[in-house]
Amino acid sequence: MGNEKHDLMAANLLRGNTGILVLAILRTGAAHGYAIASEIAKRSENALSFKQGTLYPLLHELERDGFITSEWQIVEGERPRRVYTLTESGSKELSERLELWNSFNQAMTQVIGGTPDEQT
Amino acid sequence: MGNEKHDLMAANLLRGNTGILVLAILRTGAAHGYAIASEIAKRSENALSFKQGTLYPLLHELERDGFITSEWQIVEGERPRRVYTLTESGSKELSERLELWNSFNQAMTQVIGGTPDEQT
DNA sequence: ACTAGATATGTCGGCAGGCGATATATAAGG
DNA sequence: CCTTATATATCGCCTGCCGACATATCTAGT
Repeated sequence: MGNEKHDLMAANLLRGNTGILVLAILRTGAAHGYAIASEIAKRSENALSFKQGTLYPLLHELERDGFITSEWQIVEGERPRRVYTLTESGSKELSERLELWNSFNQAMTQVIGGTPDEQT
Repeated sequence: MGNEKHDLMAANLLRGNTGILVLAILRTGAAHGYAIASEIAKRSENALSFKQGTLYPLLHELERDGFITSEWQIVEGERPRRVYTLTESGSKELSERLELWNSFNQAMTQVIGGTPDEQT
């Protein structure tokens, strides 16, 4: 189905939630960028997809802010990978963002589903 | 207090969800712009707030797309109000957006709350 | 050996959408 | 009277995701 409007809106929903997703993945353990994006796609059953133009600048920003640290993983006979690890600060940041997400989610539910007299 | 970062992130979360909120309010019945914004604030316990710069252009856009219709309500001794009503098309659109929101919400939960059972 | 596709990292301009600032006007309350 | 809340409206700014592009290696099929 070539529903472009649908795709555009889904992309807009992602806005503001990219950081929390990456941090949440790294809570499981260290991973490199491409693997993070793959894991997000896998866990969400392809509902959420990270583009390169979103992923890498985001990782750089999160590192700049001290929420994650990176290290080049050089293995002979393999491509170099930049492996990211969640910092203490990042773990705390994740908690805050999870809280913020939950309260936003609750607020949304209260508005869009808050009416008892519905009609179909 | 003075958590500006928090506010900024909350504002970003709203992005892409303004339309669904307005349509959801109008499902209850016709209302004018200012009342719609007030109702959203009330239902969400002030967690979500619409700015004028967001509200009115959005209403015009929704009307342009045929999801709502408007009528000037002129009552003697009262200020003129532009009252908006949800159309059939708007009702259908709302259903679609609710579905989209639910699937996005579910996807988010699967990623950020996913239990780490295995590692690649 | 050659080719294609998945893997892997990165940059940059474009663009859409919410917000701040601003303008205008009336009703209500102190 | 004067401030505040109500009520509608416009416009330029800014932020953040995306498309397109660049580069390079590993794997699999022919």
